[in-house]
Amino acid sequence: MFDTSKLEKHGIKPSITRLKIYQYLLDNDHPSVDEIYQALKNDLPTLSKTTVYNVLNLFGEKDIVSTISLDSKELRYEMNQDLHSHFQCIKCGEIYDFPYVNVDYDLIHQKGFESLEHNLVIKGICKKCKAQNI
Amino acid sequence: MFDTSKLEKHGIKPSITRLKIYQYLLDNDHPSVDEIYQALKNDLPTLSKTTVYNVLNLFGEKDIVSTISLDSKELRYEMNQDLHSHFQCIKCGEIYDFPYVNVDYDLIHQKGFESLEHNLVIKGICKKCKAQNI
DNA sequence: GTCCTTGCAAAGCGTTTGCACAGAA
DNA sequence: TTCTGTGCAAACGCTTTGCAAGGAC
Repeated sequence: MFDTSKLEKHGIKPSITRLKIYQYLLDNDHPSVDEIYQALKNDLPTLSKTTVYNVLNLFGEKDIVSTISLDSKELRYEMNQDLHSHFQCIKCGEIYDFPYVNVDYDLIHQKGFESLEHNLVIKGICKKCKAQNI
Repeated sequence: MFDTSKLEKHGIKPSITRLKIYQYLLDNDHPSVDEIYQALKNDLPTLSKTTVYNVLNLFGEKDIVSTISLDSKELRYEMNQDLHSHFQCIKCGEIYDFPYVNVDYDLIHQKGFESLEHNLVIKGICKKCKAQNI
């Protein structure tokens, strides 16, 4: 059912809780802590939000998830470690991955700054909401 | 001393608190609520953070400030309403404005999405920190 | 007198910390 | 036994809300 090797490869001892959260992250990109908690608490009746935080922070230390803060409210978690951009729908709030966009750092370097990375978030209306004309 | 017309132009009745906060935003870009509060509480001894929030939210409703959430911890406030990008120093946390960078929305539109705007945040080391080699 | 700015106190919400219990090794 | 995964309770930090007092007009 679960592939424990992926976690072990990153130095994480598998447990049912960790495997379920890992699987949830595979199936659902950019979830919030609460979303994960609500989705798994039926399967794991004693699950607590603290444990979700514990596991996600552990995954973060082991570099299998990273966080995105789009609205200053809650963090979102993702496993996609490739360079990419984000699109957030202003209607439904859903987040989508889009290809990386190169940014010309010339001006920044000319001004004596050193640039390491950039985060691009595009806001708009997603395909689903456009279709439903919400 | 203070130019009350800028506030009145936006339908905001001037008060000493509002003028001081307005002036602080003119002089210091991207401050946090706490920074504004700490900076002004000597001048305005009875100032409370609630009032800073009240005033900033009022300014937001009247479209003279907007918020940026870079680190999911605290909001930053800015009056620069022109299109621009942000650079945040990973050493000192300081935020700098940089010219707007165009992004090609073609692929997004091809996929049936409608894009309205984008936020670009570049992370790196600012000129000051590079000089000090912190 | 009425309206509204101000600010204390408390609540709200996402996240972290302290800690203890139980299960794994 | 020792280690560690889990989860309750509390703390924490930022922000909002309730509300009342005092000032502006």
